[in-house]
Amino acid sequence: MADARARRALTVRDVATLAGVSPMTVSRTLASGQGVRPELQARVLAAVEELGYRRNENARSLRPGQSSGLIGVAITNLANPYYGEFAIGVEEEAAGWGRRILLGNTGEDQSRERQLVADFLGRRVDGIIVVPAAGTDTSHLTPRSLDGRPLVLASRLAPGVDADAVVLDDIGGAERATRVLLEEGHRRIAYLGNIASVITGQRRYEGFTRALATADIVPDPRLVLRGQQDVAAAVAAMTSLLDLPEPPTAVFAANNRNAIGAITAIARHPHVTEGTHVVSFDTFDLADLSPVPLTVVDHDAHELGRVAARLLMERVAGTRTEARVETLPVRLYHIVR
Amino acid sequence: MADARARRALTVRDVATLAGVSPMTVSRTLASGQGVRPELQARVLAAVEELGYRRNENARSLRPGQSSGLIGVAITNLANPYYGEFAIGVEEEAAGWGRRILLGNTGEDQSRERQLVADFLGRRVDGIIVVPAAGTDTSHLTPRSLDGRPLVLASRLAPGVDADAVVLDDIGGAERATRVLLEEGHRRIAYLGNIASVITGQRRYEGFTRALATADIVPDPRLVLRGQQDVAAAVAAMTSLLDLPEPPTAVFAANNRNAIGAITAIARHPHVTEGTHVVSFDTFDLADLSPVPLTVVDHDAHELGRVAARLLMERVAGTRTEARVETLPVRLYHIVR
DNA sequence: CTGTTAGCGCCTTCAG
DNA sequence: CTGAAGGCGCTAACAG
Repeated sequence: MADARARRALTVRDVATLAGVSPMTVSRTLASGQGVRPELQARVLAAVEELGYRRNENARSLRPGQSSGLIGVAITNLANPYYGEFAIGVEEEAAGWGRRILLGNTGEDQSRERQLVADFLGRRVDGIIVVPAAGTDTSHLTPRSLDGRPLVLASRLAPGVDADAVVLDDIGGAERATRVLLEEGHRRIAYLGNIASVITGQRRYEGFTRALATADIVPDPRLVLRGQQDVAAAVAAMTSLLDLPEPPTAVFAANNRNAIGAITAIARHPHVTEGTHVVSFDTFDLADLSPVPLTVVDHDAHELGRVAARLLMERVAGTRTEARVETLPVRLYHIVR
Repeated sequence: MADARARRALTVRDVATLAGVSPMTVSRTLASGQGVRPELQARVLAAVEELGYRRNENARSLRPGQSSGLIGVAITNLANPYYGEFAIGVEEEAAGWGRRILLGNTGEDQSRERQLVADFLGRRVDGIIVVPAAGTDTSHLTPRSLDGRPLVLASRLAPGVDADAVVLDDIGGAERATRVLLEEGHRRIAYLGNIASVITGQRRYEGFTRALATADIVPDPRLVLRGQQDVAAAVAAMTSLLDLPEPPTAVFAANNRNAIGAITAIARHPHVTEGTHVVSFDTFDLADLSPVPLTVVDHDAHELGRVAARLLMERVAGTRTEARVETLPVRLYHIVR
């Protein structure tokens, strides 16, 4: 009845008074009930119910040895459904371990990532999961700057950081997909990727060149365009390729933004055959309806998130010392209209 | 040099000892520096630097009157890029107010939402932003169960909850888009939506029927299919409509999942003209390349997030008493191949 | 089985 | 300008 807005936050003491017991009995009842007479437990729980009491987790975690129950997660771009799915995976797995997620979006900006990680540490998170932003300054990811708190890298590795990680089979997936193009007889194959300093991109590019090497092809630098971060940039990049005197007959897109841009550019382009074959690393909505032949390198972002959280929790709980890198498989599928 | 992993967490006391001052001088220096001799400040900051000390935010927020600096955000489906964008908006705006995001995904499950909110309160968040899950039990969103903490509803309203909110112009947008179909002469217009209990869906359906009413049309119940939560379900629903003796000539899809499903079904269906016009509330990747005439009701999810966070922060800071509902505009655009 | 004491890290209050 | 005392909410350790 009283205005909830006005009342001071409730404490164990309030509950204890109402139940006619000591604060410790309240604490014990709420913790497990171990060693408290059932009758008293009932009184305590009734008082909790009546007052609407809720334990203060922040105060709780202040005690030494207590965990904050929080995990910090820094993601480069939540607007990418792939990372949204990833975040859900992390959250679900973490919830299973009684942990809650503190989330930050870095927007591919290392200084923002550094700031987020610092903040996470200030809140005494139990561990941190990072999809590292592009860049080479990883000093904020060393054990020293992390106060020794566990770190798991996800989706990408970070240069000079020796931590647990979960990544995709970028090299193998890119190589297999590129080989599909080669088997279809393509020789002029373009590459569209994002910022070159993103390790995932480097790995996918490596797979791409490896496959070409088996056919004794050296990538034509004029057909390799990197740095497209969004669909609009990818459309522009692909259009410029199609306008070349000798346009490519196939494209390897290192992520779904670039694939969508490539497909859009091809569909719009008047002078070129619509047969240009596209490979997309990452799937996307409506891939099924691609107007051009499409090979998708698909993977399970949800599982990526779950594994990242699991690695972190095992590290928190366990005694593993050496860093462990898990590689998740990818799956190719083809859409030919 | 010492193994960071092993060392006990640092405290103001450690810094004070190294700097040769009292803990209070450290605290004051870190708070603002007000009333501390510059020379001592320098010593303190040097010690902080040397030790790598970081203030414990949890302990800090324990003091009465101190804010936790946390905002709880519960979203129905992070894998929808629309909500990912929303989350980024919330996070950016919140960061501007010095707040961090505690994120949870409800998966459209009210009990999970209830649990999340309870947990947020246990962590003494400064406020809560909720995209309410479908359902009618909103008892966990009353001021009483929220301990009087501010709440902002986003994207959807919740039945019986009198709180600040930011929503789209669902009714107006749906009405305008439907009118486009009518003006093109369509009379048999289908409706594809998600769970009927989601208020956003109700509002969009209301706009749909309002427009039909102006043309003296009563929706044909056989053409109204609700409850499709994912693309696969929407494909099935649309396919069943196309198989009717008199299939619809246009479809209003109340969200992008249903629109993608509808387009996919139409494109695959052998017996029907590809001219079936689709309206999609929400945009999606590759909308540009729709193989069927498409009208998109677009909106700014990022801004939705920012406004939600702003309403919340204003409520935390301010003295507003009556609930405020902000309505964001939508924008129509047409794709005709 | 239950209660008392003490202290986690920080900062408000008051004394020097 | 600086420091000492005390308490925020909770619970481990010990006493009864």
